[in-house]
Amino acid sequence: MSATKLLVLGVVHLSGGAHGYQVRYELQSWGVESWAKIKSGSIYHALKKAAADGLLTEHAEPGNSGPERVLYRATARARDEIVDLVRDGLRRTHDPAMLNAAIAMLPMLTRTDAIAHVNERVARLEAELVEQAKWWEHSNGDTPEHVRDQAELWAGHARTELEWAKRLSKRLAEGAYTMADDPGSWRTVPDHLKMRF
Amino acid sequence: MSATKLLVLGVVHLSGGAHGYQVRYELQSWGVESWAKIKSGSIYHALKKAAADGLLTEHAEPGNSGPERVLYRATARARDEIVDLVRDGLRRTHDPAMLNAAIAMLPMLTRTDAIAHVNERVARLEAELVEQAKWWEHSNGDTPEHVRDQAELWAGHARTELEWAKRLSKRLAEGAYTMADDPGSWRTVPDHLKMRF
DNA sequence: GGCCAAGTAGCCAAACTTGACTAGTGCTCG
DNA sequence: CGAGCACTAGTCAAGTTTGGCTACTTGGCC
Repeated sequence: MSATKLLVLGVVHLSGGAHGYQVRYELQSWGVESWAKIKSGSIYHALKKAAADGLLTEHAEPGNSGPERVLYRATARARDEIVDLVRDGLRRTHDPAMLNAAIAMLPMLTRTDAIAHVNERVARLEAELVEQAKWWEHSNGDTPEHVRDQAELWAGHARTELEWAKRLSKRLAEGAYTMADDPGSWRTVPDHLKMRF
Repeated sequence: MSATKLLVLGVVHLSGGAHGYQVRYELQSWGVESWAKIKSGSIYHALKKAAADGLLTEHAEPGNSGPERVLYRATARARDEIVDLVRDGLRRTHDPAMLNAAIAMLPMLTRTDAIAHVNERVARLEAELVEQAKWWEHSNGDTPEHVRDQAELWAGHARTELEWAKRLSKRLAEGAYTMADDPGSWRTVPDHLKMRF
């Protein structure tokens, strides 16, 4: 699951340097558990992995009180990686965790880039619905009932997502969110991402 | 992911004995890749695990031509486990793969049992929607935009699922599907589950 | 008849996730 | 005051998943 990676990198980047517990705490405050299942162990793992891959740098912090901690900072490559992952998450249907993570990190993209990728998602969803409708029609009577039910459910989800994505695209076009190329963007960390440490 | 477990046990049970490749092939023919990501390695692992747990028995089959294979057969405990997993999958919201697997194995339950559990799902979804609406209302203006968007999407999904579950419940009540307590149930394997080996 | 492609069957090391565990700090309440 | 509880910070072994790999058979085609 690269949603973990995206979220971890994102938090470190947005907070301008963080240690494991901080990432964990921040993600918790975003209510991540409700749409992705990321346990603390995975966060520490993801941090070490990202550091080994050169996306983060490790800085030992002698514990002024308590055990020593490791502070992670995002490198320039991390930024690129995050942007790639967000684009990927927007594009990919069939992966809610990744989509949610991408939404959380949406302001890492420029406005036009974001709109383009959301629109690509819209196009994909529409194509998939057409595909499925075709299958539905030609599907002969011997398709097992449960398969038809699953298809129905899936189509329903696809339709709600489609509408939602369209709305998101429109809102972006109307100037919602503060994107990477907007004045007062991520470089000045928004309030709700300010760390309380 | 216990969806893997359910699917593997289910195929072995329904087919009345199968080896790894057979399970893999059958799942593929159900179009499982589209709603769950189960790679072949996981199937072999799940089979071995289930055998070690006493849910399946292993029977070495000397390869009459080709390498020897291991035939797995479901024990009585497997049947109970499957029923439990299906119930669980119906109950649990927030786990599409598990729900889909449960739908695929729905006829393992008796009709009343199935209806009861689908109805429980309905109740849970309704409760979650109420919960969320409450949060939505009281959510002060400083909630980050992306969180509101995510919530909107989530609510949309919950609503389609709710309607779908209600329809499923009604259909079950009207006699759809051939359930475990119906004449001509799983003991006589339905055509679409017949193995072609 | 020789060779290549596709299908059959499964293994395994590496990567990742999980959840339980350690260990220190600090508050609070009888 | 000190027992107990919650919080901070992280490690680790065990479990699971991944996806690439082996190896054998079959069938077709030149």
